[in-house]
Amino acid sequence: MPKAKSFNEATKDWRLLLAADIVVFGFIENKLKVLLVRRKFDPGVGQWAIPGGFVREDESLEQAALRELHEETGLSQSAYLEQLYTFGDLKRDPRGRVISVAYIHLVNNPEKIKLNASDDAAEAKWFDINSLPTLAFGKSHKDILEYAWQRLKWKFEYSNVALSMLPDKFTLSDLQKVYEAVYHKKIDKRNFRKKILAIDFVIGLDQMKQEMGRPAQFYKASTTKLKIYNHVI
Amino acid sequence: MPKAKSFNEATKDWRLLLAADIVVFGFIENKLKVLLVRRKFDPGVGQWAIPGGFVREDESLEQAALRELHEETGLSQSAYLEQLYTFGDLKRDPRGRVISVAYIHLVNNPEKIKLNASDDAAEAKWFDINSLPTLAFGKSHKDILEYAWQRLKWKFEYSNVALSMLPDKFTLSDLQKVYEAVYHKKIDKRNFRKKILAIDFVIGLDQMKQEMGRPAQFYKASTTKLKIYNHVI
DNA sequence: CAACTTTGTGCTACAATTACACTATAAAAA
DNA sequence: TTTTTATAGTGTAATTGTAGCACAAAGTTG
Repeated sequence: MPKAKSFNEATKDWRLLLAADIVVFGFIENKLKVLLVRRKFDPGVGQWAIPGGFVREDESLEQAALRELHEETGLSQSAYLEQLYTFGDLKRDPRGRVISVAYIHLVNNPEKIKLNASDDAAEAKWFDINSLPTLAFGKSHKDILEYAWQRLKWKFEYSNVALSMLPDKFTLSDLQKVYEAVYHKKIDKRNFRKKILAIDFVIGLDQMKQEMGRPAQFYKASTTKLKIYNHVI
Repeated sequence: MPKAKSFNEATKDWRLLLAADIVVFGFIENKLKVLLVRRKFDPGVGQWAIPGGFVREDESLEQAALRELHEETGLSQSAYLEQLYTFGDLKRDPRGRVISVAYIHLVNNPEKIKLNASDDAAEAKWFDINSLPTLAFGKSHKDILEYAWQRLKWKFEYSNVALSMLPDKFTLSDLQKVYEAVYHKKIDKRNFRKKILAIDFVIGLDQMKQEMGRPAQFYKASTTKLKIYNHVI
């Protein structure tokens, strides 16, 4: 919190830039994917990077994160947004000191998103979390992705964020596939269903999903659509 | 991450201030205590608040957190430091937009710390986490403390940070009391000891602690002094 | 109608967690 | 020196949670 002495020091007007980075996860083709943009400008022009941009004067950090996402994906509403970590080391950007607040963003309809080449990004593309390209900004963007994924795994254990990566109606197999994609390992079907149905998590519907094989029952999120832990907890 | 267009917007030179807040926890008289300072300046002059201050140009966020702690407690080394959350809402401070990065700090020898009335703080004092005074900055500092405590509870479950709140030599009863203080509930002695001794957590010493009652065996942290999860995880 | 695809279901073994009460060893008090 | 007080230290049984495993049911496709 501000105090008089250090306030004076803080107002020495050294260049301080505030950015928001957004790690966007989507569940596509039964895989966990992350959205990256190809940078149009230096530093790191031409390389893939985590989308993001500078925070404006009149918007909160969250608003900035959502606006950037919208500019790059056309997506205008968030299924889930959570602050990940703040990176504030010196020398992270040649143009001045950048404080970047990273967010995790989950989308529930990634297939429908139009990936716009925006003003800032030449191209946006989904990448399988297990086969990422070389990233801009040295090791730091890679680390952020690893960390975001780790956080996601943890969240899946003790919350129902998984539902934020699915449409409103889904089958238990769909849900299981999301878990398998995030954990990156197979889960036993019977144990999974037992566990999910034991807790208040989903509600069975009277509709059936008819594709190949035996029809599957549709489910929806339990009344409390999302037990959101706004912070990390 | 910075980009050309938004870079220009970001350089419009609106006033941006970067602060570090530090939630300092100590284990004193078998209770979980938090260190607060009485503010010397506005805003919130005369009220209790979480210690902190502005980040300087030439220091990292962590360095700023440690420096502020040192200025207010005389403590010069950290037993444990972890980033908690970044608060960046508008209108948090009347003097401009303040981005404050909150840290959790654990100290292992709180009784020995000299609480200095620093330039910024008129007074520093330990408060029982369960009987906090009215805090400056409305509800936000209270929320930060609640959140920090919650985070601490989680960390206690899957790491050995508890050892950061004890001196190098301690008894199992000491350790149990730390857990009880943080969880704010009684723990069964036999189950606790069984669990602690089952995992690689502490190493028994040949010394005994002699106070009242039967002497107790001393323990020290297991070789890997601290399995530090630098980030949240 | 045969082959294929996916859903849906129970039981058993093992591990982890919880509940619970008494003896041991010292210092302090009588 | 005996008794009281204070704290350390120890085991077992019941319950709950987790992990492993295989086949029948219900539809579509060729």
